[in-house]
Amino acid sequence: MARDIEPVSKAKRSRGGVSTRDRLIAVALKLFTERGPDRVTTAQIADAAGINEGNLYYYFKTKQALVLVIFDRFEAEVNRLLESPRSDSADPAAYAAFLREWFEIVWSYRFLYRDFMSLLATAPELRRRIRTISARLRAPVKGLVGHMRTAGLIAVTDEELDALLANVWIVSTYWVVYLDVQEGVRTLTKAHLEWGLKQVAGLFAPYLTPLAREWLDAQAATA
Amino acid sequence: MARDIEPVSKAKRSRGGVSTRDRLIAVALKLFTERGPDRVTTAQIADAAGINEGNLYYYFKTKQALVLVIFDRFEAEVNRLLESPRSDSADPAAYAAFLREWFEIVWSYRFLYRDFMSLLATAPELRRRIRTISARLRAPVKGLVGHMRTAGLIAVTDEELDALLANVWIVSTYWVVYLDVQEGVRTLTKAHLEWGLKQVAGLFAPYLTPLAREWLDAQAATA
DNA sequence: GTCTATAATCAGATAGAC
DNA sequence: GTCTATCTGATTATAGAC
Repeated sequence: MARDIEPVSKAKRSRGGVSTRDRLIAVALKLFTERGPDRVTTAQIADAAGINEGNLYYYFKTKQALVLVIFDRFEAEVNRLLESPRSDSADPAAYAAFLREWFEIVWSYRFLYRDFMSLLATAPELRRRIRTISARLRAPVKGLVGHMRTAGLIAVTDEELDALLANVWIVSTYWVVYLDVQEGVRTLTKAHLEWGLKQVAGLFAPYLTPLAREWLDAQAATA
Repeated sequence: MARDIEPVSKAKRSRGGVSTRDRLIAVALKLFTERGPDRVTTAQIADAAGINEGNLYYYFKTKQALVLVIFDRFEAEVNRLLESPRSDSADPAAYAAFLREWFEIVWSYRFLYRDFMSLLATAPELRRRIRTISARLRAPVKGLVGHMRTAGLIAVTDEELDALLANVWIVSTYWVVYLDVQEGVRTLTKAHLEWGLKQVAGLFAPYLTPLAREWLDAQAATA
């Protein structure tokens, strides 16, 4: 799926066994996350990676190539998640784990979501790729709800489900921005991740049947 | 509340009786909405307004001043809405009108939300102002739910309500982005605005009591 | 692979004539 | 108020030595 198959690095390994290329990617992700790609210069990336700016262009012919490589990694992580057995399990516990992993990926690559519009403006092909990812993610969620419905755990009509899934997408994508803007949270912790998960769970909660609530209470008692 | 009290314009009125200053603001809002402030240059704004770039700087000493004036207008519209009698009515119909007006404001100034992060980076004082607006908007919503609760129209605990209101904020802010990214909607219509309203309504729907549903069905029959 | 230049652009902003 | 001309500074990207 990724365009740039990452070659096995033949680079020298300096600074804790990490190649310059990988260090550049890591540093770029960090800076992009802090300030967004448009507010980070190639000079700053090179500087933070401890190399010269000219050298950066040896690894990435353009600044955008750096963004796209990071997107490739994001895409690869999502694909890994989607191909894991979790993704079509009927077990609510497996689904909870699936959702948590998905949240952690969004969290790691949150700049992609936050700066989405300006990213799409400079790299329109990302639109197709992100839509593909979103569409694929929808399937397991819909599948789980289907399982739950036949098991009598959730009561929701098809029409309600469509609206619900759209809201799930929106909340699970933008809870981070809410915390930033609304609650003034600048650096996020695991507790914030839990908060985000709870917000999404809250979307499903009112549709759960008494049977499901019993099950959840039992789970809570275990944990 | 606004810093720059807009002076009564003493400018010449050309092109349909609109002053150059107002034309600049309108054109800037249009272009910012289309591409985001970072992807629009002062040259392009001046050009679209039919004046010279140097002249633009006669009206706005910096590009950021232009953004801030637009924000002032947004803030003023929200204040007007909050001071209207709709804002603390117990009448569900008044609340529906309130929500619709709010959505139309968000819609008009959507670039402020979409490009929030990069806006905050260049104008950090906006953070305080937007948080103030959001906090003030929360009050009427909370008030209405309180009214509805005592009237037996909605069944929701205080804890559920907090989570619900956070989700309302997220969905009512980012439904536009969902349509853009997920459904490929590039230019929005009134129908899309209705869609957004329905998504927010969907957050409340499962908490409504049978009594409220009756009332809503009656409303739907009227319309 | 890494560096030191430096080219090439381009955007924001100013000065001063009209 | 509006224009022309120009400056300044930043940023992406390249050439070529080491």
